[in-house]
Amino acid sequence: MSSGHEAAFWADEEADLLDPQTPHVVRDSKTPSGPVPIGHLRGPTISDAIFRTLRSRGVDARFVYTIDDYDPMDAASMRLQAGMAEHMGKPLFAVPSPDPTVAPDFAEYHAARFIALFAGLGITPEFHRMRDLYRSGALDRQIDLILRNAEAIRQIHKSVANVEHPEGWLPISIICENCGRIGTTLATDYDGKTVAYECRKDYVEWAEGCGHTGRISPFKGNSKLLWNEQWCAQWDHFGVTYEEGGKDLLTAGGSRDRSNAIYREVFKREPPLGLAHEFFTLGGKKMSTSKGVGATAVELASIYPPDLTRFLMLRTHPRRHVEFDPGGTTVPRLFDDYDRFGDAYLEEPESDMGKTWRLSQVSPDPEPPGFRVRFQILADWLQIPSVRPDVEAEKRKGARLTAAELRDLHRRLELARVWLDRWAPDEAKFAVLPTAPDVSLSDGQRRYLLAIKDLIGKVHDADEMQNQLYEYAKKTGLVDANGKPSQQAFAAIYLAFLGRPNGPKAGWLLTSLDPEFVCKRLDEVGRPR
RNA sequence: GGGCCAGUAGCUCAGCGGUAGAGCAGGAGACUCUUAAUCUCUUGGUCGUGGGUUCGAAUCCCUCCUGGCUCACCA
Repeated sequence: MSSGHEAAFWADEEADLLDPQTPHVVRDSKTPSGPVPIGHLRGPTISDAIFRTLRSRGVDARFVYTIDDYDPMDAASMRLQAGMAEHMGKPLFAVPSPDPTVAPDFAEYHAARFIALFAGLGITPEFHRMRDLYRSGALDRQIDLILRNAEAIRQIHKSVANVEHPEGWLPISIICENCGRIGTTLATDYDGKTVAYECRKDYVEWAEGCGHTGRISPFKGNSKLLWNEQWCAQWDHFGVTYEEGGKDLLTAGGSRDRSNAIYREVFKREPPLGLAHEFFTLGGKKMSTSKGVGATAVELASIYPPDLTRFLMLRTHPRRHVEFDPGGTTVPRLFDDYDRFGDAYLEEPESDMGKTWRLSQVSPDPEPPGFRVRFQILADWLQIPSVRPDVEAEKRKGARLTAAELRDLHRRLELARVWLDRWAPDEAKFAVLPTAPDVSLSDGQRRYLLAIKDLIGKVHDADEMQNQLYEYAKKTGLVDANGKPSQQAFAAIYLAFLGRPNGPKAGWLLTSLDPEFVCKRLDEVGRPR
């Protein structure tokens, strides 16, 4: 439908790069070494969106996700934890689980958590654990190829990234037969069947080797390819054609450049395409859970509805950074935006906004959005005890809510409660003051407050109360030039109870409170000075 | 030093070759009902700078400035 000169939706642009006649494999991966920071959700969500786009075009596509549980434990934060120091440098699958009742080892513990997290967001790729790939020998052919070309690879590291490895270096880590560490070993001398290795005390800063030397086969799980080479091996094994990534990797002279060069040179294949996505920042700073800046993905995803989380990841073009502050008015604005995109989907599903909305849904083939109540309104409702959101929403819609609409309403209410509690600015909150505030009112306003005492305890319906308040304003003479009730009347009520000149619908407010309390307050504030 | 991103109305951003846009905020008004909602109208910008290409540029090219991220160890 687009002529080719028009700017296309980003997911379409990416999909356009791939030949629809051939099968495609979209890949992503993660090292299971800790909780997922919120920003790290962007990659998988983008990959999923592109995967879905390919699928919806009828392209033969797979979405492969590898769990890098053969990586060495190198997290600096872990070293300080009790009992963890001795495990530094070991492969993650060999590090003890933080909670053995949940998962048998460290890697699986964290993997299980992000797999569940992804599933909740509708991201359900084929998961492959590196331990299975290595141990089964699935990558042995690639390992052999890489080891035979070690010298060429060493040269590529040198020319592309200016990284110089020692002569005789092999791009592989052996699991030390003596101490079980993988991050501390240097391998050399591949003879086609075995390699020599040494577990060095000071090979890396973050772990200490045992000094063992030996000779062993690098196959069937005894070793792990180094990062760049492992990347190539997986591309080759799965036939990966598309892999996006963070800009930390996809930068000139960066990791991906090195892997691309190796893949072309050694594997004689064209590396996958893939865009580089920008990061989430908070106050201009990169989010970092270790520095206490930002939130973990599980935390946010447990609070936000999944489609809102996806929307947050997808509404901004991947190449642009997202300034994300979970506090303040972010949530209501995000939800307003989300609803606008939902409306766009109803009007024109093929618009960029419509597509973004569809890709934000957990289901790849979603129902169109139904009746929704604006988030900000729900936050107000929650602060007025007499309002029953289900009933109020039905009044608004003028019909019963469907099951899906009711579910959506309740998810919004849940988030609104959290928002009011944690993030809402004071302007968004109102609370009935426990004691009469010291506010200055006109004589007319005081008379009005005393007059409406008649209604308290007698009128129980909020709408009727609202009408009566209006009538009493007229009776009391609090009218403007046109004979209509002046704002002064209602302002008096808000000032008396909330200490500010505005608030929720006055009828709601007054019928929500204990009549005795209301009368007392009206007396206190309304009595002549 | 290399790479990437951003700089458009008070705020958040969209627009990415054809007479400057939206939402919110601000102002005025309508609905007998303050606030909110809904609707109508409205204020507000020399589109970071300087060049270039073009009949025409916020939009393409180059320079520079500002802010931010990122790589140059490992993964």
